[in-house]
Amino acid sequence: MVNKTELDGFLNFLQKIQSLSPEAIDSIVGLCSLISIRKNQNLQEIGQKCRTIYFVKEGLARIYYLKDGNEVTEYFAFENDLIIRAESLFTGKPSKKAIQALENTVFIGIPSEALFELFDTKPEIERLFRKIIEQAYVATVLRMEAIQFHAAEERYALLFSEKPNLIQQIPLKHIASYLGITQVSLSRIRASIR
Amino acid sequence: MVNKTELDGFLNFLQKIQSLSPEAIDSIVGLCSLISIRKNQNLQEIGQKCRTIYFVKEGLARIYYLKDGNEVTEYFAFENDLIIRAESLFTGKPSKKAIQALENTVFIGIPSEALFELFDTKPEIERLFRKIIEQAYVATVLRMEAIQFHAAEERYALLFSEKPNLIQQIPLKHIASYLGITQVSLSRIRASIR
DNA sequence: CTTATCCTTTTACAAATGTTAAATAATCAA
DNA sequence: TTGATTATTTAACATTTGTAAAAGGATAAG
Repeated sequence: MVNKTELDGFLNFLQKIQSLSPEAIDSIVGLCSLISIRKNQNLQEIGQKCRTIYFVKEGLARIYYLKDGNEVTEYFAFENDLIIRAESLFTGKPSKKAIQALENTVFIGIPSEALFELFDTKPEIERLFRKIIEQAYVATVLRMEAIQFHAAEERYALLFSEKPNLIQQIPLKHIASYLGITQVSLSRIRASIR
Repeated sequence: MVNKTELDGFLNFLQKIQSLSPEAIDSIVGLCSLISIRKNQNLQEIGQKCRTIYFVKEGLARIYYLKDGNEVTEYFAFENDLIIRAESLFTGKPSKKAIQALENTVFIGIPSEALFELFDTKPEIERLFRKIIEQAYVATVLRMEAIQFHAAEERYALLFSEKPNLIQQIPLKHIASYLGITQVSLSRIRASIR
């Protein structure tokens, strides 16, 4: 059983999206567990079915997959971000993606099946989750626009303005694949900006 | 009031996602209206707030927006597809995108505010909608992968294998912008395949 | 049928990005 | 600290994609 104060940041995150009754909070708290992963270790491996919803309590993580033997970073999760492999969680298929800690990281994990069962008795939790998905969906649509219609240099500038710390914290090769370009190309862009 | 038999295709579409009670169906039916739009006319203009969820009953439509004065196609909706401008519907901001009929098209429209009010009394409708968003989210994540990590030629081949009719029905310039390339580039790809 | 318009392809050239390999720079572990 | 490993940049060249303009086709209206 996790100490409730350990979950403060997570519960605040949820309450900002949808206010919850004490009973709803308790039933969510009852499902939470803490998982610590050391830097560069995987929380979840490629090929596993995704049955857990994660939240980054402390640290930094990414979702990546392999394309022609190369790692491709799909998503960075910072402190107080959710990290969900939607293509597996919502389809039941094994995920082609892994979750890796980029620093020593503490995750909060919620088993999805148990969470989804709460939907039947507590509509406010289903509503919370619906809103979470809506937000994630909108973010993905906007990211798709950025990838499709901004040149690589614009995308780098945009990422840099949104997350200036990223460049210090994360190997550039991960950022390159996140931007959909090679590391060589990213180096050129960085050189041309200076 | 729309004749219920007019909505058969739509109601089937919904029931496949989440089975609904007769009362839930009736309350959805009560919100539906039919809108006919002639080929090349817009159902919704750029700059309008999106307050309606649409379904293509007959015909063909797209979502597009302007990038540096050029039209960029974000999404094609075929018969029995939903067409939703999520970035506006879920944020309340004016949409940067328009919905255009590519053939003479009949849409079913549902005002989103009235639909969302049904969520309070009919959790099964909220559940239906949650699942719809989940599916749309997964589709968008997969499309993002395709755009980011497949070369243009692969993306064309993939689209062609999924939607062989598209190439006959839709001007190639729309397909080019949907694939994130210029029309000249698409012509080259088509020539190299032959 | 003829003209006008729009769609698609082609050409020539420019710019961006990828590939491979080598050279530096930074980091980690013994 | 030293050596080994990893990360980043640079260089040279190939490939892809973009841009602008022209040409050829298809389509629709008069």
